[in-house]
Amino acid sequence: MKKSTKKERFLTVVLKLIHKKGFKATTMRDIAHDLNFEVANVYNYIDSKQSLLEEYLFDIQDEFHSAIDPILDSSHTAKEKLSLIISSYIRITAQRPYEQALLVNEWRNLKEPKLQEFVERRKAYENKLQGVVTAGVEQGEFRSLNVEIATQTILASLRWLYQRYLETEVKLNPVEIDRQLTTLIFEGISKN
Amino acid sequence: MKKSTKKERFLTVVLKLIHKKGFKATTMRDIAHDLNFEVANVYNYIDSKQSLLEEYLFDIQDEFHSAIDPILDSSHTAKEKLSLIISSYIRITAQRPYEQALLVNEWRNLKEPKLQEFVERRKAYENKLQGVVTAGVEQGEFRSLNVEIATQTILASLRWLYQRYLETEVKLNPVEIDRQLTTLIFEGISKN
DNA sequence: GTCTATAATTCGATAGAC
DNA sequence: GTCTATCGAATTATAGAC
Repeated sequence: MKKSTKKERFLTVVLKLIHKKGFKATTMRDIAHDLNFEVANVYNYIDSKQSLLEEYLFDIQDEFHSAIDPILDSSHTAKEKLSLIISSYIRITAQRPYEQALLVNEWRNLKEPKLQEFVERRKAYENKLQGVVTAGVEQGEFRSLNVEIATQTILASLRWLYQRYLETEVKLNPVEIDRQLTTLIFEGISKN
Repeated sequence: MKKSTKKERFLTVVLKLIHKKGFKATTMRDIAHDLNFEVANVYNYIDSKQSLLEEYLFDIQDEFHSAIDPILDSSHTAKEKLSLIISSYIRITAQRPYEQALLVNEWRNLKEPKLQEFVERRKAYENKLQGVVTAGVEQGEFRSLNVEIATQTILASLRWLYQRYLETEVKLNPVEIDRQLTTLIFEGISKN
């Protein structure tokens, strides 16, 4: 059953606009136009343009943290943990691709002190992932590599995926996407 | 010998500002302030804010095309070609990290018809890379994978690298970065 | 919730003197 | 090339009636 409250419709329109034009280039007039009413009405839904960005940016960021924390606390091996993190990342991206686009592309538009808060929380997430990579190297599950570069590369391999949901018509099986990305990250492109 | 013409100094300041705040959020007044002169003087260097973006965006894009074309025309195996493409990408990124940041982050601010032109040229580059991946799969050098996902993942693994040059103090040996990323893309993170 | 009207500010760009 | 001065447009946000 598809529920679509006014608030949800508002959010959908706004996130689509921001994804297409960017946060700064998306004006209140653009939003009002796509919702077929006047500019003043936009303020029935939000307090300000800035608060809109802050609200949804930190909300989706929280979801990523909520997903990785129980994995870190588990008793799995590093390899198993990394696999679970990848799967959780893909699951969130598939469920909320527009918010993921916001997270990846628009965080620079935050203002202090929210900007610093965001950067610190993102760094914290990266450090959590890097801890798993480091553990895997130390325990001989992963090859002896530069853990910072490896961590950033893993993240980069996941951060582009939202585009697949927003900019292409082709909807691959989520299980298949998971398998492909997991294989690429763990085993690379080479056959042997 | 470090040459620094006025035009070069201008470009450095502008690209730093855009990287920090984003193109839209960087005003002519910001640029003038950081160059220690008045707003009107900015127009001694450029015709408009938009033309500035167009000029440097297409310039760096051209460099990537100029680097990949001779590799495609060569008689190397797909695996060798991919390796050369990765190295060329890293070399350009190391030489022009600010322009690479512009390429990755600010293309959405182009206006039609330049926007469409940019997207088509970027797609052309991606198709060139995808052709190499496809050839490698067909010839059994690469595992049997989804070539579109693989291509996007390879690109994503390279597109984050400019951050390493702009946002961290640590300067890794370029040869070492090349070796790390090449290994990750070809062999992945797993030991076996 | 929706509208009209408008305040207050900021922005890109130009004119014209030196 | 550099300045002062300013224009015209666009933007976020608010006031107040319905």
